[in-house]
Amino acid sequence: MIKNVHGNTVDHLGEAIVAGRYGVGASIPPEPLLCLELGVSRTVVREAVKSLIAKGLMTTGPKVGTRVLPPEHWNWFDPDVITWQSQAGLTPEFLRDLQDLRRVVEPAAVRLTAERATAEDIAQIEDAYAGMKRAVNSGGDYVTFDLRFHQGLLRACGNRMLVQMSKALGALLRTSFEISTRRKDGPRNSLPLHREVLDAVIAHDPDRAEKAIRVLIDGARTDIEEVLASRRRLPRLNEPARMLKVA
Amino acid sequence: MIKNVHGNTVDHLGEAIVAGRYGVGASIPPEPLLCLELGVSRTVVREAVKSLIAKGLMTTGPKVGTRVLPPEHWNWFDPDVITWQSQAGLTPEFLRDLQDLRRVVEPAAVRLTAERATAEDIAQIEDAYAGMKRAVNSGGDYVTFDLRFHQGLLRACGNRMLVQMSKALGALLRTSFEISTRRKDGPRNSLPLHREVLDAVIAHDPDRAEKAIRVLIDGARTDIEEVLASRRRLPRLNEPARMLKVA
DNA sequence: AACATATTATCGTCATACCATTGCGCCGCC
DNA sequence: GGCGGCGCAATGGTATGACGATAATATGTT
Repeated sequence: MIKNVHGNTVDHLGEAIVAGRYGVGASIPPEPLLCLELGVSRTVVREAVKSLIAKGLMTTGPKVGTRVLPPEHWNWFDPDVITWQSQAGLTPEFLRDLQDLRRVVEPAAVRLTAERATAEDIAQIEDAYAGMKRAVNSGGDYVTFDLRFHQGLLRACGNRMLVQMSKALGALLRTSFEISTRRKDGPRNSLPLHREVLDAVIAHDPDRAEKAIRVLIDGARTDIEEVLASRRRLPRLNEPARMLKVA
Repeated sequence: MIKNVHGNTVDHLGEAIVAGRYGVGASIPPEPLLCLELGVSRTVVREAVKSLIAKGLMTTGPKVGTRVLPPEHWNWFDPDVITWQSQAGLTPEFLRDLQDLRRVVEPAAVRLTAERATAEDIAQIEDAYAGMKRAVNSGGDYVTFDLRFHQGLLRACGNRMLVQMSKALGALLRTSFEISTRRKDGPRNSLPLHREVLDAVIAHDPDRAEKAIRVLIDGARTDIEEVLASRRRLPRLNEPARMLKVA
């Protein structure tokens, strides 16, 4: 569980900030206080703060203290930031932002993948697909392979920026996958849709691939909207229910 | 020029890494050596390294040293990383990645903007447009206002993720704008194209806005490809010509 | 009341010491 | 002679204390 003092401190502070526990623009306690609260040395606190500054979460200055920056300054594509936000609670805005992003990025990326995918790329996606199929038939972790399928799809587009996004989208994908998996026969129904995407990529047919992935995305969007509308809790364990207030 | 020891150290190391001066996967000198080379204390070196780790550039471990991670792990949307890459040299791959990204993101974002833009958003973009017009007629910094126009367009889409990308795209936009500005009457010709985009946003017509922005993007793509193909230097001052080798 | 100055809280930097981890090589055993 | 366990040492990780630099705040003077 414990990794190291630095990592834990960064995670602790990062999640607290992203969860808004200090308020935007507010100062966090001075270094000596944090040392006492967290039970670590000043060295650790300072290096943790430097890491958070690097992620755009805060600024510091003599006498002004260490202040939380407003969310528009945060590096939203940083995997840690995404993770902290996921743990702090999947707010409706966050889910909406991620969905917009997915609808924008994934179809376009899949087009590129259909044009450029190499044999190895396709083999990896086939592998993930096989895992999904196996999970449906003989039981297993469907979500993991689903995630691997989509991330393989994005990674194969050969663009470092889009690949980076696949990591950020991981949080959203996992959430929506978990939701749709809870539906009766969800996996069984979505399996052929995935097959269609993969076949289109193999055939190097961008139009067909884009069309197929849109079907998948629309399905996920429906699932998530349903959950938001009904104010139900998402199937995450460590998330306060209050975050799911709908606008 | 000098800001502070920490910032300078981070920039120094960051640019060196992004420029590939250490090689991927290679270890950088141990902390004591770096202290001597850079003339700073171990504290500064360590905090700088922590910042770079936070940006996905490196990993550390006792005995294994501090190693440079392969580029696919870097946080490519981090403004600093983008800046360092721009300073290190706009490689063809980097420009291609940015262009892909722009073609993917900007049309979609403009669609959202056309749907959601508020009066204030539009006022800001109008302001940037006025600056461009003024620059064409009576001289002035066209590029700056062009950049402000496009970033205003992205910021108005109301999606934190896409807004984040507008910052990352800044490097590409500035480059392509500088190139197209060098063309005879480039600004004068592109001005009405910008007007069309803005009008479509004001009319809340996503289809029209997307179509208009595609015209702009295709123009920029042509410009950049021309430059790459002719192996000319880009109009950046601090960039080694050798980086512009075409694949 | 307005401005210049002194104060002081807080981060920034440096130096030193010791702890923790892990890769590597040594040594012994099979 | 090969192989596995064991210890050494290199390197980052953490702790502590001291002093410098900066800027918000208070103070005093005109």
